[in-house]
Amino acid sequence: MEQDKYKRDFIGFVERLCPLGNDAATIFSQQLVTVRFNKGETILKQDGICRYVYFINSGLVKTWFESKDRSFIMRFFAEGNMFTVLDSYLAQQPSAYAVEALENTVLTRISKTDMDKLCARFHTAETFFRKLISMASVNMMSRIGEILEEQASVRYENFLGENPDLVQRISLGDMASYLGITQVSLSRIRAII
Amino acid sequence: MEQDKYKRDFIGFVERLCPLGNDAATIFSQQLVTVRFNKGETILKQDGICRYVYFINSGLVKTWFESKDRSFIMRFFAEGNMFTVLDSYLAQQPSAYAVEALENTVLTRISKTDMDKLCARFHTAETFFRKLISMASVNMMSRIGEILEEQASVRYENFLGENPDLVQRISLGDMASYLGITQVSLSRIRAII
DNA sequence: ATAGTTTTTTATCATTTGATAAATTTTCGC
DNA sequence: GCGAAAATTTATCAAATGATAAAAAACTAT
Repeated sequence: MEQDKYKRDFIGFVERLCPLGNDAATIFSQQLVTVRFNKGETILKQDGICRYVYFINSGLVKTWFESKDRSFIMRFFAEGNMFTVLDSYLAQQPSAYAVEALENTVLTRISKTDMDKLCARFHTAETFFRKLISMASVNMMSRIGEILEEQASVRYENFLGENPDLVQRISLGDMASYLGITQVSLSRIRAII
Repeated sequence: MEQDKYKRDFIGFVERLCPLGNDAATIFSQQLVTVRFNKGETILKQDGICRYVYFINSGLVKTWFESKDRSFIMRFFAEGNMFTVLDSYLAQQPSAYAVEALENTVLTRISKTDMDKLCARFHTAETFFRKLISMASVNMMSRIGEILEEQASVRYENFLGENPDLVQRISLGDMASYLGITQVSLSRIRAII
């Protein structure tokens, strides 16, 4: 059954970070729910509360926020990865960021309530979660360093080099929002390169 | 004894994130070592391996990196806070960032070896560590958002507003490196405001 | 296929920041 | 306090990016 495969892929991701043990894996798996979003649909509204950790079975999403009349993208997440909106998830408070599907997307998720129970009961679950957040932190560190250090044109080229597969799936406008520049500026950068 | 107070402050920070229980607190405390650095001294060299999690009993440090002929500051950490160089610490690999004391500084630290043992033995220790990293992540998220969204002058004013105490302790040059602009640019911004 | 919509490009001018150099002020050791 | 060194400011010109408008290209629904 499709649903089982989606769950297995979620658990597979978890166990690559930290093997759970049979008990934990079974119980973990029972808490998972698969949901679908069409291209353009909102998965989490700005000011909504993020109640889940998500695994992307297929598709692509962006976490982003609107400010003045421009928008900015924190990160893209494609199939095979996990995401949540960390500050909202941890504190269960309104999120500064929204999440939107950029393609038809299949997500398998676990609720914070269930995740907390798992973490309390199984040390391995907590270890997995710690590693997941660690990965996110390390990513963010290098992003901060890169934004401070490099101009948009260099960051654009770096992104092309590091995510050759993603590039074709992301619009110019979204790419610009991720770089923190306007669509028009990115178009100019492209013309020059 | 001074050393005991330093350890108690470290443990106090930990317990505010996650109460440890008596056993864990005692054993945790036994692994702590206090070290001192003078203003200007290097706590961790770029390409060094970060083997500790540090608590700052007193003083101020910066984590930074050099690139081309400019330098950039990832973060300042003042007394009462904890820090490590996360990617280097987790993977025990050479660090892209250096750590330097901006004032005479007293640090109390625990080695990764001991921390790993504590986390394996006490669930609470791992929970503490997860929360520590979570805090760092949430901080970094808002920093990324702010850098994307705001010009240096706005980020400077925000920093003044959020860290009125720190401002007097940080040089113009370091402040500029934190903002990702040159010293001269920050001086100009100051003149205009 | 066509009309309408959205996305991307091109152009122009304004603002922000960088690079460099020099002047000024502050800090620090003696 | 004095002089050297370091930090900060001021000035000038160049490069990167923003704002706006309009043209061109790509995509969509009928």
